[in-house]
Amino acid sequence: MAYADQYIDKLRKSGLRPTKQRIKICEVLFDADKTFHFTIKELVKIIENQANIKVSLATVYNTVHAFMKKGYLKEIPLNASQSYYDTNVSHHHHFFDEEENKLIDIHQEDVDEVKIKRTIPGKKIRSVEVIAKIVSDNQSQK
Amino acid sequence: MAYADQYIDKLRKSGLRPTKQRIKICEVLFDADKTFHFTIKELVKIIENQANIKVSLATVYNTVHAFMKKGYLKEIPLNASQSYYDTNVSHHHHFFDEEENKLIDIHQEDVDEVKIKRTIPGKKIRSVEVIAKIVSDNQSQK
DNA sequence: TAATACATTATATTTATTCTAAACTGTTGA
DNA sequence: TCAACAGTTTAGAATAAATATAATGTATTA
Ligand SMILES: [Mn+2]
Ligand SMILES: [Mn+2]
Ligand SMILES: [Zn+2]
Ligand SMILES: [Zn+2]
Repeated sequence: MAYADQYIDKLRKSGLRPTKQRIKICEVLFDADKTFHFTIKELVKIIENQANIKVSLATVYNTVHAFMKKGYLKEIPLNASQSYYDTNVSHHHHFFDEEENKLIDIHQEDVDEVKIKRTIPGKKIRSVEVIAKIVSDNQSQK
Repeated sequence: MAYADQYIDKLRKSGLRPTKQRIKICEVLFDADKTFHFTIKELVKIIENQANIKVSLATVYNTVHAFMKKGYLKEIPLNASQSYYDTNVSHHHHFFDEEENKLIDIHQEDVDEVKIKRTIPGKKIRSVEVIAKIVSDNQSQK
């Protein structure tokens, strides 16, 4: 299946018609060699740089939300004033570099399974995420 | 040391003068039998209900931030449009009930130490937090 | 008590996000 | 062929959390 067809497929499955703007969003999100993390503002900037298409904020938000609902994108819980999204939808964890404000993936196999001994009656666990905040290691201070 | 003195102590150590408003904030935050989680809006509501003191939003934000800086409060990373704070500043983890939008503590001893095998050169880990999202367990669906 | 530094407050500002409503587009079927 | 319709895009407005401002009030200390 060609890339464009994959995008059209993802869009259709998300309940969206494949329009010029939405396919451009797909190209940026799903054509990358690697998965990546982004904020909406960053995504808009990438689109503006890569294409001569103008895409409105509203369309970007709507499309990102539709993809999230379908599981093609994940939102990363971070204490920030803006949302971070992830094109890596596999189960994994994160470092958050507090100085660079950057997320770094930690593959699932690099963390022993998180075993929680406590349960809440009537509730089940839907996901477990680890966030390790990192800062510069100034070895000077021993 | 009497409660009020403890509050005055906390305030002074946070670089704040002990004023009527700030002592009231302390009463709500640190006089509870148990630690708890709150949003700024909730905190303001509690103060309004418990006291006939009016405290402005600005004062609440400033005081909460000063306490955070000093380590008397923690901010919980949650994917939400508003910040959640925690009066439990010990190292622990959380359930987040996605239906009730409520945080529940998981004591450190209820989670095996999270061992991360990957390291980032020049960086050191400052904190590791686990967030387990929970939802109703409709046992009907096997 | 007076001078000073700090605090409180109402209000304005900022910023991410969501909403709205008007213009536009692609599809369908008479 | 083209009118009707459903869905789309967009600029701009609305919302809401958080922060900044600046005038007024209060605690501190000499
Ligand atoms: Mn969202
Ligand atoms: Mn903050
Ligand atoms: Zn990731
Ligand atoms: Zn907690």
